[in-house]
Amino acid sequence: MSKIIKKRNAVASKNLILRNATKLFSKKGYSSTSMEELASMCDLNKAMIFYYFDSKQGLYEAVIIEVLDEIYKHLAKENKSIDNPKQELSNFIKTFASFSDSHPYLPSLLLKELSDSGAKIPKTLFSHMKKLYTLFTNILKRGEEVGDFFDVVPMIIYFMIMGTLNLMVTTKNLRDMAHEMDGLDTCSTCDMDEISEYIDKKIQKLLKDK
Amino acid sequence: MSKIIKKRNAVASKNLILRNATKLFSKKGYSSTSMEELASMCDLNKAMIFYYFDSKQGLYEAVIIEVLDEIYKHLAKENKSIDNPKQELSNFIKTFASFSDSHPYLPSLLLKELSDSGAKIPKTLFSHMKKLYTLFTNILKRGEEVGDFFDVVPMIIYFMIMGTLNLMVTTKNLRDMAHEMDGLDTCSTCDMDEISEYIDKKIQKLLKDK
Amino acid sequence: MSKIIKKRNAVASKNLILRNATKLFSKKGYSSTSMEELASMCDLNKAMIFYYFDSKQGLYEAVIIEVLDEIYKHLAKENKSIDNPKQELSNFIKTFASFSDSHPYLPSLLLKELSDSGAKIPKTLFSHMKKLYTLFTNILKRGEEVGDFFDVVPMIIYFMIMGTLNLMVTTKNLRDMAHEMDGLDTCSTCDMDEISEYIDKKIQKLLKDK
Amino acid sequence: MSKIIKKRNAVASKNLILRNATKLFSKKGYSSTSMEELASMCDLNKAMIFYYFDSKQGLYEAVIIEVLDEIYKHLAKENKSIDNPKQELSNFIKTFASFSDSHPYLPSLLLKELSDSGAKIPKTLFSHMKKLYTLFTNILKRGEEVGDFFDVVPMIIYFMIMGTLNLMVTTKNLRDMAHEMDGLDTCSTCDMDEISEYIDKKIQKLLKDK
DNA sequence: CATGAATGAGAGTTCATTCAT
DNA sequence: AATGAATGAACTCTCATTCAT
Repeated sequence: MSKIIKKRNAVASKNLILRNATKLFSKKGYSSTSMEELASMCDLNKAMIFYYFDSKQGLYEAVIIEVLDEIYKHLAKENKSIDNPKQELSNFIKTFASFSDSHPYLPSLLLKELSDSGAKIPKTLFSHMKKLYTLFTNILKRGEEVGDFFDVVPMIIYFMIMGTLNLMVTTKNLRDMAHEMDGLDTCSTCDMDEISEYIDKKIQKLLKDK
Repeated sequence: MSKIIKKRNAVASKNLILRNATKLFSKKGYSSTSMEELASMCDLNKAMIFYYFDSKQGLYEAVIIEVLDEIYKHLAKENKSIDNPKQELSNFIKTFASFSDSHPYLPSLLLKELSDSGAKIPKTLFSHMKKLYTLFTNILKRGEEVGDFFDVVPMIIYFMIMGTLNLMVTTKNLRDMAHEMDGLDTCSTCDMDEISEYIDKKIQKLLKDK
Repeated sequence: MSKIIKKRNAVASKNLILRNATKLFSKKGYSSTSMEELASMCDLNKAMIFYYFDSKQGLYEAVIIEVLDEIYKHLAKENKSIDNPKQELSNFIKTFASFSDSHPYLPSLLLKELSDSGAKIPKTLFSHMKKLYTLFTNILKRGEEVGDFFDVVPMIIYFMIMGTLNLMVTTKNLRDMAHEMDGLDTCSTCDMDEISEYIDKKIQKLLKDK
Repeated sequence: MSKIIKKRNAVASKNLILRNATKLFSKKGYSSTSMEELASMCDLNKAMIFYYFDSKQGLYEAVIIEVLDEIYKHLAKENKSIDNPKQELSNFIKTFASFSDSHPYLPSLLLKELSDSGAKIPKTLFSHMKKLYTLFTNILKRGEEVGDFFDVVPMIIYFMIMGTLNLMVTTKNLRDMAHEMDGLDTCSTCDMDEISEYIDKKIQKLLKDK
């Protein structure tokens, strides 16, 4: 009859919720994610979600912000103190790729948010998104200044990298299946290093000279 | 006491539902789309949706297949009877772009489906997706054969095009906002022709020689 | 295994809900009334309440308005075509009393609404309340004009009648109990006719001459 | 890591809860009053409410009893050592009125309790109610004995006074509004003294001679 | 005495789906 | 082919209450 004693540790519980929420939101999207399911994944009472995050929307924003912060930290860490735009761009792509690989749910969450919500993104969230994009545009700008990159439209290049990586990560299962069933060439045996290597090479190429 | 009963033929009603469902699903996503709202958009009774499509899931699949078919038709029409891979690739990109522009909800619906559902995509749907991808790989294959394209990983190139175009379409509002509010360079004044032109140029470049 | 076939009669169902809601709201007050309980009282699905009335608040307003209308109809019917303020006042009191007696929950509902909600009463509801009060003040006004009533503050007289009758109705059980247990004189054997007779006599007296 | 723990004595905390509970219960009613809100009003932890009062219901009863006691003390103080029923009745009305005016939530709480709970009033509460009523009936009884009052039904007279005063207090806002919006004569400028004066005059009148 | 974390039951509400007509 | 009434399960969220510290 010994009941399992609950942790009664605020930080741990809050983090547990945050972590599982990230998984669920990115796997199922906002509205298909149920607070009931999340709670049972955490082995916590439903009410605790609201105790810590007030509302589903509040939890969602917390998740997105955490994701953006985490990605930003990774990228910023790699890119400081180098003064070589080409190298910095490579780093950006590879860091983002390996991050996506180890957190496969995060990038899809991010891009889903970008396309879905149109104009109703909260301000905090918005400013977090901007930081990431600014980090990227600065690399390109410096690249243009030193004559490494040409004919740059940063927004499009940004989405080229993010969009491609995201799709390669999220379609992994589907690509495997398609390969097995129909012998289609879906890059199903490519690992993340190869993929990011390829993307890097190609992006560098398309930015080079006139 | 005679009730007014709308007399319409089956085909018209079914199509009406399909068209409005496409709009709703792509604007709001699967779970946020309500059959109630759809019915009232069609000026039809809720039950009719189930009469024609059995279930929400069934309707959704019908929508996706129709979308894929429509896109395929557009792309196939443009690309037959030309025997110039570079030109064919340009056509593919531009056709897909202009299609996305005039049906802004469709590509996002497609890509959402790709990343979301993982392995549980129904067979019919799966085969429709394959057709589109095969059309694209054939262009690249011929390009390699005649020495126009080099070092091609079709899956990645495919996603580069689709992912970028899709993100540029779906983030339109957000990019406008970010530009107005913070003066960020988000390509907010670019129109679809410029965007697809740029992508085409860059993709062609990255495929050219070693 | 024969299931009870549901009525599928909109008017009947809606009325059933309205009637039971009136009982519950007046017995338990707004917030203690549960839509779950109401539904099972009606032997209907909870969702039907929202199908017919949109929200708990909507149902509540419908109930109040119906109650006010019903009371108004009773009172207005009795009081037309008489041109004798004293008689009209008697009628008002007795009609309201007998109405309260046969619909014991209604007056308490009304008065609860009056005191509870302070300023947030919806407009429709407000105008219904006014109609009733205006009916009453007109009687007093004519009484003053013809020299039947003196020194009239209509609002206070109005509440004297309504408040007393309401309390006598709603405390019936409690008064019976107090009488049985402690022999207290709580007018527990008085029937409604006697009570309204007494109130009428006393109110007439306090309005008579200087 | 030493947590700040508020040190207060038991009596102070208990009283604080009681006082705020009285306000909340009478403003919002039993079920709309939340223990959460009450706790934060008291700047105390929610659990303390249960530490001191066991349950919400227990707290509620404590509140009601305290209210009854307070009213009783006021009324009893005024009415002893006078031997003039008319004067005593005046005192009763005016004391109760001024008490209602300065504690506008209490009478409504009381009357709500009277009508609501029917037969399930706890014994302690019941006996407190009786004390108040007995005080009143004694005044009337002595009045009859000395030939001041005639044709008295104490229960009805009691409710006439309590009901009217309670409604005048609780409808203050509503009456103001109705006056401003529609110019209705709702006694909206009357202050409590005038009101109780009027009620006293009228009650005295209706008790006088045959 | 006091706290904050945790809980279970239930609240109002929505929604896909079915059924009788 | 079409309707509107009806349902059951799920949803987000609230709340009184308890427990470990």
